Amino acid sequence: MKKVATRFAPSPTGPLHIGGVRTALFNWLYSKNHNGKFFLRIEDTDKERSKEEFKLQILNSLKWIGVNHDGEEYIQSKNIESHIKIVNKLLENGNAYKCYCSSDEIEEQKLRAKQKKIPYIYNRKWRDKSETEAPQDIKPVIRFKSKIEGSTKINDLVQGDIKIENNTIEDFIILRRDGTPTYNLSAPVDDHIMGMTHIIRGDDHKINTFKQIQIYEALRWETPLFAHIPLIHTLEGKKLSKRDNASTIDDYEKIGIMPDALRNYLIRLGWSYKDKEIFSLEESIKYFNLEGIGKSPSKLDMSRILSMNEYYIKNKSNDDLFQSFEEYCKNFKENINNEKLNIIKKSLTFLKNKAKTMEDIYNNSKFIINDEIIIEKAEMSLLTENAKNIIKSFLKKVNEIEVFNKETLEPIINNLISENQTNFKGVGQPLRIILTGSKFGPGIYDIIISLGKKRVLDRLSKVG
RNA sequence: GGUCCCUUCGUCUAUCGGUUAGGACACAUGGUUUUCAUCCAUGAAAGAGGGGUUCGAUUCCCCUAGGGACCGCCA
Repeated sequence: MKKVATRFAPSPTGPLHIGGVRTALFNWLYSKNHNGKFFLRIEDTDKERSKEEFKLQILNSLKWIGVNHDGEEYIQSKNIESHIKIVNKLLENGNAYKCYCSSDEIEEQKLRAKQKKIPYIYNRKWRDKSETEAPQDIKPVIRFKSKIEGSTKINDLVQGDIKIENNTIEDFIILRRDGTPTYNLSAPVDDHIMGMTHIIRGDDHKINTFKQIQIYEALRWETPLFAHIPLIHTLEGKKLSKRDNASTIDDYEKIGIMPDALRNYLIRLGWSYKDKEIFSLEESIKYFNLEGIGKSPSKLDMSRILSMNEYYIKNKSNDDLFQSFEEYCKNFKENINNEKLNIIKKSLTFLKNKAKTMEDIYNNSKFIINDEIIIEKAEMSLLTENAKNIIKSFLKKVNEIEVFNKETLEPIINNLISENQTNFKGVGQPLRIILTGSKFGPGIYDIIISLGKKRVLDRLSKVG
């Protein structure tokens, strides 16, 4: 049996969204599962709209989530000449023909079909006409001579058998008036040249498949196997488009979603393996298969992404997490000096406790990062005279100890509680507000210990 | 309008004719906790509708409804 080879073939006409990333991931996983190869092909034949920045964005997105392709990326535009050769061959063999219809003529037919509410299909006017009848002033396009009789069935690895009447497939254009090949010609040609065994792509390509397999057959090439996966929908139930916000990798990266978490989320979106929810990278490769892919489209669920990310944050080692955090702050927040980074590193266990994203950890760390603590009105009003007095006694007592840890701090706080006939909140809340500016946050001992004596004294003494 | 596809809790899904229809996220309640969280426990929550086939259908078939994709000299 042939070694499995898959590919992901995005066009750089817009940023790659999360649905495309999932398609790439499925292709990659499938090839890895079969010990095969995975390739990347940039379909940049639309010169008008293809942009280098989009290509870079695509490359970065795939790299970020760990979908690495074998070999160099294949640039489709570099291969146009060989595509044209194939078109000529098709022409010579009688599988294609020149169509001299003007654009206006075609447009008019489409319009008329629309008015009559009948489906438009090219009328095959030039299919059997002889060249001698060709008008001199019109450059022809080349159309593929599509089958008219009978029906075609494909055995889709995800969708099962799909049958279609051949006469619903029109004589599609394979070479434009400007002499460049179209997608439905270039894609199968490249897939053949690249030796693809499995084409795994969005099910928006389903109908194209019936065009493309005719190309394979005309050329007597072996057809690859097809698997059309359902598209990801927005919460509104529509196809994810390039214009939907919060749908590119960059958007997730910006709020501090981690690659592993998104990979895990994406693999379980429209695919399942029993009841298993968490898949390590190795497990993803080990268990991924086409049978587990559902046939219905699934919706993107942000709360699920968040909770998956939370899981990965909690289950990563502190060292790894810290490394990711440092990187994240550098790229999306600010450069934090080493002294503060060290404090954060030591405090990660409690800083990550209530975090769903890297951004949450950053926000939780603000009392360490910021030198000036800003106390809002609402919190300020909780600092009563009584509370301030408690703080003053705390300041005095804490000034006398050198080592800050739970053993040294606990007696002080307990004393204050009984001296002032209050509860823990009576002492803890003002302390927390002054030290962090917030009513909420990590445990008060954690805060004090992580800040250290100097910072604690500084902040507390500022409160009159 | 034509062609093709889809339909289990709000969401992602399990079930490959016989289950009290299971899990996860989200949600609600309770408990632990020095606040918020975490954590733990509990709860509410689903087979679109109608016909068949069958001793028995969520599962197989048909119809209806709803949803989606495609219908470019874009990919």
